[in-house]
Amino acid sequence: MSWTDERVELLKKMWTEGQSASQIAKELGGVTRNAVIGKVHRLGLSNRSGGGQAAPAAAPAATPKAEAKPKTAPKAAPEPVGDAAAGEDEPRTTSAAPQGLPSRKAIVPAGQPLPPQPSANEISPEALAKVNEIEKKAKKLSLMELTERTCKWPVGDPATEKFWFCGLPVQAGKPYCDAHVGVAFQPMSSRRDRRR
DNA sequence: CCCTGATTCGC
DNA sequence: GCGAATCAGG
Repeated sequence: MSWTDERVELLKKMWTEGQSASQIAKELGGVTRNAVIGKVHRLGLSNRSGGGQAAPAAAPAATPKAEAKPKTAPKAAPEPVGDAAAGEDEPRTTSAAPQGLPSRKAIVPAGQPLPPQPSANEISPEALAKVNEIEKKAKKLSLMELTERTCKWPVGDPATEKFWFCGLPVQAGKPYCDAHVGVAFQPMSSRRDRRR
């Protein structure tokens, strides 16, 4: 496969959207994530900042083959990164993107619907116990850390900082770990005593 | 271990 | 230009 205009365009689009190289590679097909990354660099859009200038790192006048350890790349651009991270006690003010830094897409659902928390009263006590059990061991992954093989069970209120995903290894195929599969997919059989 | 992007370098 | 191999990190 080669880099046709279309493919490059899709690459650009996805990269700008913040998709990972491997995801882009999957989408495109026929290329590896390395290929994607390589292309991204060649295209000069390694910096995902939308309106940013490409700060060309002035190459120091050094052409020798002096090997040694070129382990460190000088951080040329002093980025005014204003990450709001540390605070656990963020008010519920879901801040919209402040200044011109569109890089982060607010995917985090606002706090209204709060859907998948299954009401605990209709689940087999066993499964529940199991969940409470493993939820202590949960890896508490953030949204971005989820992969195809991490349990995507949400815990807590998305509007809060105390929100995470289980993150334990999933049961083959399923989107959840063993325990959460238990409460997510109840056999209809154990659904009986809903006298109504 | 899973993943990320970054770099290098033979092709 | 391309991308596998490798590196460096989370």
